[in-house]
Amino acid sequence: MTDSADNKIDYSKTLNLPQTDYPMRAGLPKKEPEIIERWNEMNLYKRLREDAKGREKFVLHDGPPYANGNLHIGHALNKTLKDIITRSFQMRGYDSNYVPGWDCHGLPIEWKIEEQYRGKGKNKDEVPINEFRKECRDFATHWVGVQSEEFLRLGITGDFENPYLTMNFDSEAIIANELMKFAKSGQLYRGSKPIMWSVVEQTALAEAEIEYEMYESDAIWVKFPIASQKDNSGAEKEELVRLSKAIEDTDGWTGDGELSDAKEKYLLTDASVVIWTTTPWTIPANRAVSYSSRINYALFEVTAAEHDFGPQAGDKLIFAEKLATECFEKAKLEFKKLRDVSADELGSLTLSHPLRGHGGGYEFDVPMLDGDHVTDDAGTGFVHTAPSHGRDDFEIWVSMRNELEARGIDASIPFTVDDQGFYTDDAPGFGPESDGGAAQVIDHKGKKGDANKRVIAALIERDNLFSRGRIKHEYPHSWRSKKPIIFRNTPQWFVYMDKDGVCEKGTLRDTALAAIEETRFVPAVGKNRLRGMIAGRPDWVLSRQRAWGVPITVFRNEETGQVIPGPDFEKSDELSKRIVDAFKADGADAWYSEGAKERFLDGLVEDQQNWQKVDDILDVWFDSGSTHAFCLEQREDLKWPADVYLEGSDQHRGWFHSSLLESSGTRGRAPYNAVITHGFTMAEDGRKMSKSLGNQMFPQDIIKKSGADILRLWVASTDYQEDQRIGEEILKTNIDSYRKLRNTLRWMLGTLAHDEGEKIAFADMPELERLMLHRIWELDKLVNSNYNNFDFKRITRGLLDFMVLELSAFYFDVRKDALYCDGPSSVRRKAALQVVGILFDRLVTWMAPILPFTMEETWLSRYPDAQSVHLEQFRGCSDEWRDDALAAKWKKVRQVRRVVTGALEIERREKRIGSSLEAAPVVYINNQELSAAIKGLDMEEICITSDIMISAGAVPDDAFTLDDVAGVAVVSQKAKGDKCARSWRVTNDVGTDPEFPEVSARDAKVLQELKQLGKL
RNA sequence: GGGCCGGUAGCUCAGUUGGUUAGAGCGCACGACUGAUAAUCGUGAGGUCGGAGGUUCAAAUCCUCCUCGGCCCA
Repeated sequence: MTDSADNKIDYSKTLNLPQTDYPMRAGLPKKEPEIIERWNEMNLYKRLREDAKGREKFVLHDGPPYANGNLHIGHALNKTLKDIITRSFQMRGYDSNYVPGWDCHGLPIEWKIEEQYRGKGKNKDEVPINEFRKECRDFATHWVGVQSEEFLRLGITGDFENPYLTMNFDSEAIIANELMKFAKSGQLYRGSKPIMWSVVEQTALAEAEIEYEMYESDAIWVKFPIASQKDNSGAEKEELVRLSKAIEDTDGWTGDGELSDAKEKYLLTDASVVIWTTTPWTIPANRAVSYSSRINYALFEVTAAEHDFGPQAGDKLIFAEKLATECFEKAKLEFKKLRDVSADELGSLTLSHPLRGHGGGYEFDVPMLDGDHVTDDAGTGFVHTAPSHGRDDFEIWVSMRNELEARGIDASIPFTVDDQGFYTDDAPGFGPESDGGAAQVIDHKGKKGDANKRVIAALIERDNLFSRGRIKHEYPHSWRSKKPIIFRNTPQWFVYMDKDGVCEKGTLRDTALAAIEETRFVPAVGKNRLRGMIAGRPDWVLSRQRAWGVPITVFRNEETGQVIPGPDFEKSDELSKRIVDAFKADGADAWYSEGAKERFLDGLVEDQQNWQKVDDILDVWFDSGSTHAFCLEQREDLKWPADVYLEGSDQHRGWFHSSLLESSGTRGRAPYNAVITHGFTMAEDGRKMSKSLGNQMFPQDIIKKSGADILRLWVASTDYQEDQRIGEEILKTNIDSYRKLRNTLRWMLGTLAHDEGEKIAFADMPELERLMLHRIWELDKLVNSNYNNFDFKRITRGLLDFMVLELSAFYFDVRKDALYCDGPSSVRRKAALQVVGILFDRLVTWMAPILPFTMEETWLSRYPDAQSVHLEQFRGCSDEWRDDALAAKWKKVRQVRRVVTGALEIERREKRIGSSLEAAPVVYINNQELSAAIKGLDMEEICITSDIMISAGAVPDDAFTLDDVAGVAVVSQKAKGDKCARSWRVTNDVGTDPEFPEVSARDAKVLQELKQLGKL
């Protein structure tokens, strides 16, 4: 810093201008991996755990993603939210450990392996099951590795070296153990339900394995003769009279009005209800006919028939009014309407099975059921209901079970078709014992068997076929064999929802509902959603006829039906212990090993040959519903229950749901204290992302192009509780916000380069600094309460607005003069440096959970010897800083300032000034409050002008005013004097010090000070 | 088709129990500075609060219907 007499001084060298290597442009795609590398080297995760030892635990339990592909934007959102929570709680004084998990069993992985087999011309069924399972395991392992890397690249912190996997041996052992808890407490039972079954492949199929193709089916209209009508005696009589009168009036009926005539014509007991179906083979399984109380029905009479088979003149039939004409025309019949039939009447009917007597069976009553699934769009308005062969049929049947049994009707569901597509003995006249042996629905090549033909023949024989035809329609096929599938009743394992006395609060449903009431939901509507689902759900089906998963580890006695382990088997604990031990050692494969049954049952039962090992596997929802048991409960570094579960709102039906049921059934409460849900990520236009629309965004691309912190900033800026949008424009907005934020931090770093750590007592600080401390105090409340409420957008918005509006545009702008120009002894400068430092520490730590990479870089730039910002805690605030009166006062000061800057803008437009330092306006204040507010303040400093004159005098006509600031008027004037070569302010005291003739008095003093310190 | 949720400037979000002229940041336009410089400061434009009815002295806010979108289910 030298100057010769000849050379002018380079005054910028005498200023404390910002100095920093911290780059303006982040280069995140390159920088972030370097930061990750550093975290790995220092083993940051382990350091975090050590640091937090002994603190109160906060546990966000991870909902496991499925290990079968790269991450999509939804995963990124989900994990980032979790990470922000984990990190913020860690920095707020908790021991906040995060253990990531993966869902590894299940269908999609099985498919992939089968697909590989097909590629090699191999068949799954030819491969030993444990070999197949090994390949599934390897596949899942691969994707756990890939996803793990992708999560780490997103900046997620957690125990990625020891994650939980549903396929870990210990997990499989505990999942089986949980299942056996249900068995032992009597909550597990063997029931049945219709599932989609491929006769060709001999396997059950899931919804996703089905494709719909055109198929020609046999369609039949079938008469169900009315067997009886509930007698309502007096009422019936009145009704008949009313009806006969009504008919007389409208139809020109000329009967004599005798009641007996009316009875003959209008009673329903000699009529039939007609149904339509495209699966004649399901008629032997018929147990009911469904109607809808929203549809209008009527009684019709055949008046003439074209054929001499089928319905004949005089036959009485009931149809939905809207569909009758179509049906009669189809059967070549002429008809007339006799009268309307009410829904109440239909409900009072009991029908005969159309095959009554065939093969000596079908003697049971067929009830009429009111069902929402019935429409009058097609068919007859009545729906043939075979609970063995249709989902709607099954559901209405099961839901009516109690009413049916009260009516003396057997509510059990028959197994009419076996896995080869043949009828069983449950279909009298068509099973193995019948003439010609068992009829077959579909043969092993996927062709129609003789079932339809034989059923139709039997219906004709009993004169209950109304009509027949063929129909081409969409029918479900297996996506592998492309052959048609059937719905068939199959044994399944269930958990009771409503069995009393097996659960904490009586039934599992009540226990789960009570648990929901004890849980906090964010957002609150989640509670209603989950409650509705639990209240309305049927029994929990646990079994899948699959290979890759944890088996349902029970044995069933084929003679007695007893299931072990079970409530009435005294050696249940020993049996389950053997199973759990074996699984811990060898995984669930042990169940499928050679001699497994003997190994587990040896010495526990006497008649081993009667016990069948159940080979169904558990629904994967049971796996993930058990994560709390094998992860939270097992790990020393976690706790049960979790503080928080966080997933997408679809998981009300999924993980929140299964975890609640599993835990309620085994522990009597939910495994979580709070449930947070996020919405789904849409494309920029608010629609779902899809390949075909070309509006997809991939986290990998965003990270590669802009950096993970940009993606994370997007997460922290949206209202994640609703659906969010992402796209190029939205990302650009976030990139812009990031730049502003980064530059503001950069300026602070540059300024703090001159900080020598001198402290000024709070009481000695200028008002402006005290105002900033007050604002920090307020922000501290905002930040902490919103991290506590999981509302990150308020934090992001609050901090960003603060940095833009109050720091960059005001405080920093005002303080530049003091920070750059004041001398080493200046209290004003030292106080400002101190406050900038306080701001820096808080802002950087507050944002560290959101922008872990950038805040790490920023922190280390200021504190090169520090380990990591993530090992820091949020800084506290002194309550001394709070000063509401000061804040209110400065609100007024800034109002006055706005009028001044507004006036200067006019000057600028008129080219009278450029820099605001060229101005020295006169401010007329005729407003008591505002005048009091600015009293004693350096308004030229605050407005960044060279001088300001305050006047209470008469306001000139051409003075500048703002509508919303009453009593303030500004007249601009150019500053008088000379421009100080150092501070650029225009003053009258430039040249006062002959040694430094180009600078103002203040600056000359500083230069003298520097000179004395040898710094000039 | 049913249940639930949502629609406020180009983008992201505020908007108390209904109560002045619906706000902010970014972006955009224009201007200034050239000591935060691919930065910084200032000014300005920009809204049928998804639409239509209704309740009320008063509606972005309450009610009904419609529409668009989402999740779950059928």
